[in-house]
Amino acid sequence: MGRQPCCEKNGLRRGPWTIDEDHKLMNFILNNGIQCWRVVPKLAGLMRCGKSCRLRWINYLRPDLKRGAFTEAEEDMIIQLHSRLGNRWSKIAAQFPGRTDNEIKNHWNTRIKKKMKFLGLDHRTHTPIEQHHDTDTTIKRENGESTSSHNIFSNYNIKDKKTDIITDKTSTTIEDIGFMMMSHNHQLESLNNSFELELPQNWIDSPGFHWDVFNDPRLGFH
DNA sequence: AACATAAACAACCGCGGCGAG
DNA sequence: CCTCGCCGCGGTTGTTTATGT
Repeated sequence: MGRQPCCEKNGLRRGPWTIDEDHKLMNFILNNGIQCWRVVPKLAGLMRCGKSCRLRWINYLRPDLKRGAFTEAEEDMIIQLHSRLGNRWSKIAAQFPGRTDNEIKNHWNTRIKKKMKFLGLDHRTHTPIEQHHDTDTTIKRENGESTSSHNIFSNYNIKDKKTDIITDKTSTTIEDIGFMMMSHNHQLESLNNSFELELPQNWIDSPGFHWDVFNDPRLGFH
């Protein structure tokens, strides 16, 4: 005999919540608080299981939720926390008042993972996907122009369809984007001389790096 | 304009932790 | 100590919206 289901499935609604259901749940919780999720739907007059009510409240109805896009500072912090905590989304979310674990998890899966891949970083280990020891990862930029024989992305896995945009020689070049990422904000002057980079992680850690370089439409992110 | 595909977001499912009996 | 059942978490799937062809 297996374990009994957490709730009676027969007759319960599933799928997207209606406005009426949201109102019922929100009114009930605001008036009565949360004691036991199992009884919430019954007392609130909802044909949902307690689990579904809890999720709806936590991820959508809570009045203290902070809606809207993640800032670059938040993304940066998510990455740092993830490198220490792994996929413990609830722990990570605890550091972001008004954000939910589901929201952070979704953002990680849909956006940050791609950015890390783009940078050649393994999203699980936060380390470069491949180690390289040749000199191609060293960039020397002199007189404000990049050298034409190699580019900074040549050693990383750029197979995503979106990168077709940046490899199109008629538009933005990979070198342009690499330079753009590096030079964002206050770095232009120093780059006019020469610099060296070994790994993409260095870009993230560098003080001049900002995630909003990805907002540039030429990168294909949006 | 219509269709296909990708991206973003919302919700569900199953499992493990943990407290109560 | 064992069993039961609720809660919370993380993985996954489903749905909607945006974008490309």
